[in-house]
Amino acid sequence: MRRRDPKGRLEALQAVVAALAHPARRQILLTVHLRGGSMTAGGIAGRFAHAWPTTTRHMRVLEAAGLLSHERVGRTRVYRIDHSRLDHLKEWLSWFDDAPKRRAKRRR
Amino acid sequence: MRRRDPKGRLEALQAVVAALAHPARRQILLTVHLRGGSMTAGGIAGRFAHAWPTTTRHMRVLEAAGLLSHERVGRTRVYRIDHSRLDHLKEWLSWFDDAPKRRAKRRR
DNA sequence: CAAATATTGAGCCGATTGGCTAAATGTCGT
DNA sequence: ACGACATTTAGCCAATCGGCTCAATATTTG
Repeated sequence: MRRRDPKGRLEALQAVVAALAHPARRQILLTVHLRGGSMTAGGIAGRFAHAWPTTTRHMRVLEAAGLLSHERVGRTRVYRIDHSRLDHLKEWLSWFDDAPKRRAKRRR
Repeated sequence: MRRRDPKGRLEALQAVVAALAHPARRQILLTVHLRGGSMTAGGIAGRFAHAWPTTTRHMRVLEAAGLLSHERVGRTRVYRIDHSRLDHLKEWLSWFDDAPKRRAKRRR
């Protein structure tokens, strides 16, 4: 029930939501996912209007957030999606699922 | 099944995720929610370390994203949460729920 | 009406973001 | 070893962000 390391979880949530805040990064993630979960850097960059280094940087942000990882294969780098980190966000969102559950704190 | 206005939906998603990208704004939203769904501006601002106008600005961002709305009551303003917009984000996240569903597009 | 209260608006300012181009790095084929 | 290819690193620069302080605007109360 991963309830360990609340500080780390907060940071992870922050990294994830910040990474998703940019449309290009959301699209990168979705593109890789829909194409089977992994793509080369060039395959990704080729699909975007941005200059290649710009897209590379977005990938670095996604990787720093733990949403993407990469592996070198010959002279290409293959990026693989890891959507387990998205659970942090889903978990946060689930606070809003039911009617507000007032906590054990006297109302003022 | 709200499938209308794809452009508007994209913009809404962007506004929502950008609004949630800041920890103070996430906390404002959660605070209002947990306290029953509505609070005065002062009630909110009083709980944060930031200067009051700073928090006010965060509230404006949340309101622009459709996550908060307000109503004037006497000399106070009561903010009310509207978490229906969070569904845009949940919907986007749901792309990643199952194994990648390759679309009707020949693989290369 | 004047003073107190509740809240926002205006505007400054340093830090971060996200685009770009040019150069560096690493690998493959000849 | 050399040249072509795949990708990243470095660094510039304009725009946005998010803090702040100091007004400005309602609204209630005396």
